[in-house]
Amino acid sequence: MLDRGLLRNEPDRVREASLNKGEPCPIDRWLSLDRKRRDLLGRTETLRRRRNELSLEVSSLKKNGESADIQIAESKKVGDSIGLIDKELSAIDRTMAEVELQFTNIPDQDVPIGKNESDNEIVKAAGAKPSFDFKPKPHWEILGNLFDQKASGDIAGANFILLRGWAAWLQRKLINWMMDFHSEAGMEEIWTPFLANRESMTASGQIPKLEYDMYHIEKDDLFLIPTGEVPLTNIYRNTTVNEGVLPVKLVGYTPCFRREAGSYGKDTRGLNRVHQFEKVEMVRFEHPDRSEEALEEMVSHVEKMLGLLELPYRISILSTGDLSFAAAKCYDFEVWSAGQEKWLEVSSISNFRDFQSRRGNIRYKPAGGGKPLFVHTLNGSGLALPRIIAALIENGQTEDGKFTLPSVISTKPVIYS
RNA sequence: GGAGAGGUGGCCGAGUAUGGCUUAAGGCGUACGCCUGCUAAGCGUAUGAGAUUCACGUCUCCGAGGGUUCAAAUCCCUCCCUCUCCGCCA
Repeated sequence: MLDRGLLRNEPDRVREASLNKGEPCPIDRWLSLDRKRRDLLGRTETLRRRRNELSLEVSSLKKNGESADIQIAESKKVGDSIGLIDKELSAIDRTMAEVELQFTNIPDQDVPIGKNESDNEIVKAAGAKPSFDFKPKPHWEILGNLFDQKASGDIAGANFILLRGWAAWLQRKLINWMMDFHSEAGMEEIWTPFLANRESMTASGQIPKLEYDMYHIEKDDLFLIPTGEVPLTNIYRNTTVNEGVLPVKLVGYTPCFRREAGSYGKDTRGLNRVHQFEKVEMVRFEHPDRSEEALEEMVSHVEKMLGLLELPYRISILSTGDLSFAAAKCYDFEVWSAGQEKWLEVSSISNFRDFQSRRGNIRYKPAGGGKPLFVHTLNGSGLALPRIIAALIENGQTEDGKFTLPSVISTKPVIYS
């Protein structure tokens, strides 16, 4: 959600941002609703004031045993007028709230302007791609029966994961290692619900735009979370914290559920794109002055992880056309996957500034006193599991049917055939 | 799922029977000042949020939404959440 002052005073900035992000921009509609609303508000408030005055008069007249019929009659008339205006006003309020949810966040100044992901800019690459004197296999060949698609298909359907044996172990091991890594860096470990209600989804920005891509439980109007960002961010929904507690740094493991409707076809082989994947997610609530450096901090934190996992990676800054609805700036991390010979996205780290905190009403009380202000929210994956597993086993394979894992995970070579 | 008790400002907590000087008491916390050799304590002052207005100000908000009334934190209806007990169940 954007600041009403911004919508009112700088509509051109809002138009430009929407254009660059390729999102609709109902600013003209909003401006006319806003004018109408303020006009009605002025009228109803004058009437309410009058009614309050009359109410006091009635009260004191009655106490003295005098007649208040004249005041009561006027008050009734005033009340009727208020009722009429309020009806119109509440219709406008509802419409405005709906319209306001449609404005995309404004990209930061240093975000490259572009149409889509081909305009993203690579800002860093690190680690050498492994070389092989044989043709490295993709992970689904290496995993063989341990990646049991027959079973997962029977249980749930296409594009669900069922891992067996050491493949299942590896996933559990990685989750633990990641959680420990973040905890040791000072984040609070959180275990959350994996379902969330409509309000939560709206606050973190999944609704209305991505509603169709989520699994929805109609009976209870609950959604399966598409990312741990949802529950972690909503911990502080409708909350005002003291400035002193900032930054709040949280980390949690959750499964992520995505319908991926319409994305069948390319890149869906193996662990690349599935309906349920495991992810460790970091969420951070920051003072507005410090969110930019916090974003860079989170980036270098994730770089450390990938270094320890010995995975070659590159970082790109997303162009406006690829930037998500709620984000102001975002870095993507990709790791090299030797068997598939391509880069796989494993982390996305974003600064949302006050976009989510406005929707979720997440504020802080300034230390020096004064009105509560909106915090800035940031989040990032640390990391998404299936693709990390794919890259680890593809990059570490040897011709004789073994492979090695990075030493932080295991020092024993794994035999896979 | 059944029965009961609750939801009031950042937090705690009066007020609801009998609707009207509640324009929400009081406390904690916080900020500033005074005092004390330091600290603690004490004293004083200030301190909820949102909307709107150039401003003074005005209006709204007592879990959410409706309703009754000249007037609702207070009465009525629906829903949500928390707690206790029972039922069911990992």
